Amino acid sequence: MKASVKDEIRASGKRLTRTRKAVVAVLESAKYPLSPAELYALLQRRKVAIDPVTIYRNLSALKSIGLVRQLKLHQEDQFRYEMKEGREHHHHIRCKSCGKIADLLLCPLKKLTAMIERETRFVVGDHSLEFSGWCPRCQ
Amino acid sequence: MKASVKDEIRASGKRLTRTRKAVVAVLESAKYPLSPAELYALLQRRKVAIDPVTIYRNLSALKSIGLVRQLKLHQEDQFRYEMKEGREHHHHIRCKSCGKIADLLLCPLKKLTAMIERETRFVVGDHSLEFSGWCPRCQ
DNA sequence: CTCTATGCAAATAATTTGCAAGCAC
DNA sequence: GTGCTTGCAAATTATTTGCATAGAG
Repeated sequence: MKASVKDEIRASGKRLTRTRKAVVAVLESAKYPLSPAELYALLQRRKVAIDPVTIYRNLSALKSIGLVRQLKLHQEDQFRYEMKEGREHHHHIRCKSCGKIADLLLCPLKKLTAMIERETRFVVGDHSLEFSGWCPRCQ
Repeated sequence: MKASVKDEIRASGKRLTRTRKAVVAVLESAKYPLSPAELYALLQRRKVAIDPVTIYRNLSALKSIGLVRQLKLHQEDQFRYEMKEGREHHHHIRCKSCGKIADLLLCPLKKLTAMIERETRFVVGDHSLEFSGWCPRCQ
């Protein structure tokens, strides 16, 4: 668990508990955004005793501090979470066959915001962009 | 309810029932994609006796025929449905404050697919793109 | 009359909440 | 010690399934 993360948790007034450290450690080592259920499975594998409810509460706490990003992938019925830590704004693509998730490096939408604001008269705050398809193995 | 829709339902072997016609009628008159719960409320208002379960089953049937599109908006925890009927591929923006949903006219991503396929080696099948922000009234 | 569709009850699945006990600081 | 955290049970919300009956073609 990175020192900067430790500091931010302390600075927020939240506590550095056994379970919270474990949740952060797993998120930090993940290569793609994890669902609460996946987190639970990975924690079990690491022999960390934790209740699923505690995972939800820790994710919610970490999200409220701004350490973690919550996202919902294309047509999935669950949330996923990833550390914000050093990661730029980005999007994902998910394999329809095996579920593999990969990052996209670029976000093509920055230039688009002005156009959408003109078109809809909304003020754009946020966007989600997720692709699905077939990964190299499943093609 | 449009005649073409009626024909497609019949052609699929599904039956034109009282509830199914009502569900289609409400979807056709909707200005934005509806959730099952919203559909239920609108049907109540029209004095249509229907069980929520029947709404789910009709939406699923209509989706399987290809008459209806199922989508999930940015960070929402429920599905929404809209008639495909004559509608081109498009996306939505949703107000963070009042929940208002508006259509976007364009899809900026067609040109992007090739780039993403090169980058990730996935074959892109589908994408979702949803914006959220603040609508004119809520600004 | 046959087979799909519906209503009601009950099952799932993801997530949230209440409360008493545990632990960080 | 004080108050944030946790675990366990139970509630919620969205959605699905089983089954007997109703209704479309």
